[in-house]
Formats: sequence, C-alpha cells, structure tokens
Amino acid sequence: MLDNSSNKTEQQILEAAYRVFQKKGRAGARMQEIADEAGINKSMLHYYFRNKDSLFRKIFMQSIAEFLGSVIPMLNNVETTWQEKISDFIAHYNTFLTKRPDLPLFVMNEINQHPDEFFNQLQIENILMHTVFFNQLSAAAERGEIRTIHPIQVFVTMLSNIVFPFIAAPIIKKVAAFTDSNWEHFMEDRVRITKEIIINYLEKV
Amino acid sequence: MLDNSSNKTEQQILEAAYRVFQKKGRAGARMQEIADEAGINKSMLHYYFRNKDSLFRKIFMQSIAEFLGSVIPMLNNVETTWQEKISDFIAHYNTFLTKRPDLPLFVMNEINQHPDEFFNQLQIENILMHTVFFNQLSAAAERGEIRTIHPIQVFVTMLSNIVFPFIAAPIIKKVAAFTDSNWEHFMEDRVRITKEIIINYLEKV
DNA sequence: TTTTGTTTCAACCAAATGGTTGAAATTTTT
DNA sequence: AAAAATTTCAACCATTTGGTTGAAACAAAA
Repeated sequence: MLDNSSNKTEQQILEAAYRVFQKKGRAGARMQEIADEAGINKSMLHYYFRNKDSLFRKIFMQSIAEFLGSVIPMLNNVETTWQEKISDFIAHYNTFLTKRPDLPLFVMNEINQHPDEFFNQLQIENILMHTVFFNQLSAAAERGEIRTIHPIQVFVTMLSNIVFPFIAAPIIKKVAAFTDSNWEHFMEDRVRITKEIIINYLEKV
Repeated sequence: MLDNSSNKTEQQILEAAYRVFQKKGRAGARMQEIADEAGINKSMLHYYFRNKDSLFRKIFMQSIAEFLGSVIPMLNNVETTWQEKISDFIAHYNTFLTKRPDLPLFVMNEINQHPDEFFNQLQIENILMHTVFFNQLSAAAERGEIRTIHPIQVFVTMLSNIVFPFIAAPIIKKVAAFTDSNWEHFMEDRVRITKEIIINYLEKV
C-alpha cells in the first residue's frame, strides 16, 4: 500500500484519536487508549504517527477545516440573497453539528489552550469581513432596507443560537428532561425560530 | 489561624489553581505550576489540599455555584415582569462574564469530560422549568399576549447570545480585528440587540 | 513561655506514560 | 518468487509527575 492517502488503518486511528482527545483532552488522552480504541497496538500507532503531538495536530487541523470549510463558501455564494444565506447557513450548520455535536467544544477548547499555535498556522483575519454576505448586508442597510447594524453582530447571532446549544447540550437535556427525539425536535424548532428572529429584526426598519 | 474559612493562603491557592486548570485543563495542569503561580511550594499546596483531585473539585464546584447562583434568583423574582427579567438577565450575565470571561468554557469542558460526576452531585432537573419566569411566559402565551413558544427556547436564546461570544471571544476578536475597547463596545451592542430581538419576537403575535 | 499551626526546603518514591527496539509473522506489491 | 510494506508482540527505558517525608524555621495563640 503505497498510496499515502485514504489508508484504512490510518483512518481508524484518526477517528479513534478524535474520540479520545475530545473526551479526555489533549493532555488527558493516552496513546494506549487511542490504540485500544482503534483496535491496534501502540507500535502500530507510532508507525503511523511520529508522536502524540503530531497526531493531535493532524486531528485538530482536520476539525478546523471541517468547522470552517463547510461555512465560508456559503457566505460567498453570489447567487443567493442575504435572507437566503441566513436561512441556508443556520439550517446547514444545524445539520452539520447534528453529525458532529462535540466539534465546537473540542475546537474552542484547543484555541483557548494554544491560541498562538492556532493563529500562527491559520490566517483567519480576512475570511469573514469581506464575504459577499457582509457586503450584501451593508448595501441593504445603506439603501435603508434593513436596520443599521454591524454585520458581525448578525453573524455572531446566527452562530451563537445554533452552536451554543450543542456546547451546552448535556445541561439543556438534563434541565429540560429531553429524550434524543425531544432534542432533535427542539433543535428543529430552534432553526426555525432563529431564522425568524434575525430576519424579523433586520427587516423592521 | 483556626478560622477555617477565608484563609489568605488558601485563597491564593484557589485563585492560582483556577487559572492553571482553566488554561491547561484538569489533566494538563501541574501541581508544581499551581504552587508556583500561588507563590508557595508544593508541600504547602498539599498541606491545604489533600490532592489534585480534591483541589479541582473544590474549584469546579465554586465555579458552578457562581455560574448558576447569580442567575436563578433573578428568574424567580416575583416583583418583575417577564420583559424586565429578560432585560435584567441579559445585562447581568454580560456584566458577570466580563469579569469571568473564561468560566463558561471551563465549566462546559468539565461537564463534557465527567458528566456523571457533575449530575450526581448537582440536582439541576427542577431548578429552571418551574421558575416564575417560565410561568410568566406560559401565562402570557395563554392570554395571547405573546407567541406560543416553549419558554426553554427563550431561555436558551438569551443564554446563547451572551455566553457563546465569550466562548468564541479569541476567534471573534481576531476575525473582526477588535481591540479590548472594541470588544466591550461590541458586547454592549450585543446586550441591547439581544434584548430587542427577543422581546420584539415574542410580542409580535 | 509553651504549644500549636504555618511555611520552607530538599530529597525521595512509586506509578504512569510517551516512546523505542528488534525480531518475527503476515500481507501487499512488483 | 522476491522485495517491500504492514502488523503483532513483549519487553524495555527515560522522564514526568503526583504525592510523601522529616527536619527545621517561623508565626501566632494559649
């Protein structure tokens, strides 16, 4: 197997390692546990990844790519209105996080622990403020069609209302006594309400 | 010094330990580093706290108490309307988190890592759903004064819009190129917008 | 002054853990 | 079939780290 991408064992390791890192943290994760979780032994683990740090970095960068990559293109779509973008963004993010519910906490946590490592490797300064979405909002405000509000406030509102519930999911589920089915229904409601809340607010000039 | 509470050294340890635990995580934190940060030596640290675990638990429970304690009473105030409660809650939480900006991530992280330990020690099932605030919202909906919406959605919306920005602060600051002063202004705006957004939405029957 | 509690210091220990090694077996590629 | 890459196994090592110990200095309370 010379093909260096899409190796089965490597994939098993990455998936297992993500689970362990997410649950135990970068320092709390154990190489032995990752090996067990992947169904291999420690030698094999080191055969594929030099050490714990490089393994973690690979997984973290993959996570970041997923986290950001599924979002930014949507905000730069030139064929949709800002209303559609808001709607699409919220719905899409909810669907994505339903599949990867613990990604936000994992990412936020690592950025908190090693901000420099993160910001040095990823240039995120200009990816948001000059999106088509932000330009559309500014233009609409200029034309008096919507309230004058900094687009970043709109963006953070969208993000907050969808991402935070996933971060606080264990508490919300407990406090509201939700079953899994209740939770999904709750989040579907949330998607609808969040869209309405934001668009209502903006259009009420 | 027989007085067991409010000991100066103990307080220094608790504050230092919080900083280290918050930055490095429960597993990544080092007893030596906590001692250094507190300006004492390791022997002294163990003189005050049996071990790392008991130290962590004490700090975590204190954090939880702060996190919840400053909130619940406000939602059970019988002298304010639901509109005032929303307004008070949002403003108060923002002020609180401005002083303890990294508390939410610390708490959420630990709940993610040891949910059972948390839920066994703290009965949070009934503290929210039967608050005066929730009753007021239900009654207002029944009278047709506001939209029919589950109060938990209102609550999660309040929480999301204020708490999440603090969790994502490093990213937001970078992406929007905020100075500290910019950030404070941004959050003041957020408080106003969040109040308006929620109350507008509810009252538009 | 005596006793009790607090703090420092330096050395020490046992366990956990990341990582290595090297030989052998197995699989895949050529 | 030969060569190269993958996988297993078990033992091993160096370092880190949580925690201990005990003696001595210091401070506070009785």
